[in-house]
Amino acid sequence: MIDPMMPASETAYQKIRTFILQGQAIPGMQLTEEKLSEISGVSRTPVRDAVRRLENEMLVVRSASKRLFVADWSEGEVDEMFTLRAMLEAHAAARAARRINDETLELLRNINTELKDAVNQSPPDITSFLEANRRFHDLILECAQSPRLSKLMPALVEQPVVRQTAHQYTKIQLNQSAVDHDELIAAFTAKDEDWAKSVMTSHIRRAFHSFSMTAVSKPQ
Amino acid sequence: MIDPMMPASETAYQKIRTFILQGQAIPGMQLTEEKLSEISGVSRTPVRDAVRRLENEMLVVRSASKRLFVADWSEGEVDEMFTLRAMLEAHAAARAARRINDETLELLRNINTELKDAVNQSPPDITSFLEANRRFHDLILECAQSPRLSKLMPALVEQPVVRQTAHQYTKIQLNQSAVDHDELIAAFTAKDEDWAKSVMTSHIRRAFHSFSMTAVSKPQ
DNA sequence: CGGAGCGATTTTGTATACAATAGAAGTGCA
DNA sequence: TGCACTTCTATTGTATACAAAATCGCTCCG
Repeated sequence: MIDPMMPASETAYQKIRTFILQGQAIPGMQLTEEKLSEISGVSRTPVRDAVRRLENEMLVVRSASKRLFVADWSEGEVDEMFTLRAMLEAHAAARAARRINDETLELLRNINTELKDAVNQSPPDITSFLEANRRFHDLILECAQSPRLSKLMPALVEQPVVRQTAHQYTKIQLNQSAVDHDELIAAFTAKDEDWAKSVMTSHIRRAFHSFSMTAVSKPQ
Repeated sequence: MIDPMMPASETAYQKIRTFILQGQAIPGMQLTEEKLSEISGVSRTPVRDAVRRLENEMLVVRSASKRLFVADWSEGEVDEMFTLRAMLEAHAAARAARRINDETLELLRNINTELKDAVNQSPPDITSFLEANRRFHDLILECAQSPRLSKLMPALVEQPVVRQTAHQYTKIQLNQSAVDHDELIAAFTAKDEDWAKSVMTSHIRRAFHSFSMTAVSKPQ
């Protein structure tokens, strides 16, 4: 699954990212370059490259004195993340509606079938669900053909706390995602930009409220 | 003006950025790390840090084989940049309207006075105009209090071609910016989010069309 | 000619040593 | 005790040497 000849900086990026996303890192905890270099098995130089990328995704933050910490977002900041993501993904959906072709439509349908399969396991297979969901949204982004948008989006997805909350979603909540995706596909098939945009906005905002209802309040 | 004790990576960032923004770099031309290290007078290590930042601002791009080039944006990509910027700055303006205080309002008025002074020189002082404009928008962004938004915006401003086109704007076009800013200040004073959002959207889109009308078509 | 292969050159990637700086922990004095 | 000052330590920043990879240009064969 992982290319053994991957550059060290890429290895570091993926290992550190996984380390944070899977919740092995406590929000607010300090990350030294040396520690990260141990985790990823490469020297500090490629680690620093990886950290720059993670800083841009805001998974790690820097103190005034340049020390590194695992990001810890307030409720308000998670809200803002969803709001921005809704704006930009809706825009991406509108662009994609104009540009989509039959081949891509077919791919979207297949991915959503996989997503439904994951939901219909007992219990639902959350990891596969998240994976299919990511591929669905990535494909739309690619189809939007906007390099700039593609550059911005990574900073708006994959909050650890959001991923973890997904494990507590009910089958009904998970299934609503599949239904949203089906309607998106319908909008794409009709090449209706406004429809696609509206559905995507609703989709993200519904996800946000599912998250808000499910997530436990964090201590101060 | 420049802190002599600035870290080397920051020096490199500023020097390379200026090199590109002032049009000394031809779009599409290759930039080797060694060349950049000569330009900025530091070793390749901090240059690589600086390049990562510039890559995120999309002022430089990487080929498939990791070689660096000065970014060269198609007309469609400049359109998209303005569209995204309009969306995000409008959102920032709405947030700022909710959060603004008298002190910040006063600062905005002062900056806009400086901007008007620059416009009313004969000929207009474009450098001062751009500088005041940047500070005006930066202050709104800061007032929006959204770290994520602040992280995204740098990728959407300061296209070299846009800066250069500004030198050909008429006094009427330049003055319209000052008028827009006055209306933004009025919206902020009223703490009217929707008003602020609309004015900002119009402001950015007007700037886009001024740019489109003025910019000369580039050869293929 | 054309283009396949190969060697030389350019360019990026990585490790490591050392420098600079920030933070922590004492130490001594009022 | 409180708190300035001063080591000492932890951490990031920078330069440099070398490794790996990509590109260029040459030669040779068809």
